[in-house]
Amino acid sequence: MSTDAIDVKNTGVTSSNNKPQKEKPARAVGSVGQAKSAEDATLVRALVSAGSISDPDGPRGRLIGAAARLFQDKGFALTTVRDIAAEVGILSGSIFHHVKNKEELLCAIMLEVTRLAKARMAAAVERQTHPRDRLLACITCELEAIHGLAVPGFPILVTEWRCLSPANQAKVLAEREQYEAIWLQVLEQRPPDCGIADPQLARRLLLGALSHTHNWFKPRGRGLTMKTLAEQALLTVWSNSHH
Amino acid sequence: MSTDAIDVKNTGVTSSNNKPQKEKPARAVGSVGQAKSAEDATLVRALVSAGSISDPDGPRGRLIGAAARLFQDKGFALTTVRDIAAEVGILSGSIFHHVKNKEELLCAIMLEVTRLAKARMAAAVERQTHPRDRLLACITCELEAIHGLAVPGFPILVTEWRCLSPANQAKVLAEREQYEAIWLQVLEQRPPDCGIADPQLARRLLLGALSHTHNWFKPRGRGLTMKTLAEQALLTVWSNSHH
DNA sequence: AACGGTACCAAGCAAGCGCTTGGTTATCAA
DNA sequence: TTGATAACCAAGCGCTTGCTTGGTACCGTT
Repeated sequence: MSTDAIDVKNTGVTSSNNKPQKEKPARAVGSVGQAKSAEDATLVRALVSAGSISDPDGPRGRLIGAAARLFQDKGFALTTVRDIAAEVGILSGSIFHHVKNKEELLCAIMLEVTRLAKARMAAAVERQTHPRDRLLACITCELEAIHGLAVPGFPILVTEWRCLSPANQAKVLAEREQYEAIWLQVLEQRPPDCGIADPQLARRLLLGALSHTHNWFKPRGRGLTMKTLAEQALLTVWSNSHH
Repeated sequence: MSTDAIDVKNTGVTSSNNKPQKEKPARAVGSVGQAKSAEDATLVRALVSAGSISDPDGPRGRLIGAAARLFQDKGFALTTVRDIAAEVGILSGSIFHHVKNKEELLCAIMLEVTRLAKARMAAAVERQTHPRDRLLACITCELEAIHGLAVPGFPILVTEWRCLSPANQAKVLAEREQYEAIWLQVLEQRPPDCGIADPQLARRLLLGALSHTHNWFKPRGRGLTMKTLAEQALLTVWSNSHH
């Protein structure tokens, strides 16, 4: 064991105090349903009272939110239940008062994240009327989710997928299918001869390109903006020959 | 503790004998430089004698190949050194005769995988003369690597990236940059007005779309072939208005 | 005042983890 | 024949992990 200050495992968290010590809780804020705009806030409230996601201010909501943040930063396997407990401000054993085990916690996060993302995208689509604007809205919606502007924990759906047992994968998949149905419906309304014809294939290639932006696009940077990124991504499945 | 036969952690490996037992080696075959065609075989041989990758039939090459397979299937964190040792056919402690620690093993895999992929793509590009054929060759090359037809362990580069320490990330990145330079060079030779103008942005979106195919495309399926998938992916950054 | 439920603490167990140590065997050049 | 080196075994150490157990404080109802 080295006593270096650098973080050997690249968790992004360099402890300033790693001497042996008892568990100590910290403070905690935020959750999956942490809204950035007024519209999102009302959307979250509706989902909470519908029972689709847990209250961000309740104990379970805080737990899920903290775990989501850590899973996104360090990954499921490299995040310990003690890490999560410290982020919430409780002791590690208390976690299992709210969830059966660590994997069920991941499953709960994925379910709630999917539900919120789905509701947000449905709302964004209905705000537009023209097919092209609808597709652009979907892309923007997805980019906002990926880059933490609206749906905290969204990238977990891709990166930590295989950490779920097949049974839990099936549960999340059932929820996810409705999400992708929205995409498909929007892509089907493209005019003919605008690149990739098959809507299903177009959806898969486009979603792949978008989710990969998580690895390189910095929304804070002043070079490429999210708006122009969305427009360029649109060109991928909608050639510009038609207006 | 459950005694079920199902694999709770979804490792894909359900042991038929999980009673407490001493470590027992198994048999082992293959490595990173496991070629599928005659051309690939000579390419691997050249890289081996150049010292760029280790001999697939040597002890170190077998270790790297076995670890690459397991890291790809179960992920770095969920693969134990005992798993790797069993796959090679040695005991767990013997691993550290060849590498300093587990992370250095991952780093070695990524370096060798990158070098092989780079050499393969450079060869594929030089086999073509027209810009469009060159880009299609790159796409095909990437797809073959992703789906295990040419460069075993290739998807690890994406999925296990953050398991590396910053120092090791820098090492792999240095090798990776030459790989992406090939892409950029090919994309710069596109005619104007064929969709996304910026070659760098086109490369990022295209590579994202391709790497995501790992999650859904089944090259064995008799629906979509890899050839038509490559052609459709090409449309993403090369609109069909020009021949 | 008694009660039941929620939310949590305090302590620790059993198992599994990466890795070390000291020794054994096979190979091959001098 | 000797000796250096590579490849591996056998055993286990020290630590971390997910999770359990038994108990306590607080809350709103009745």
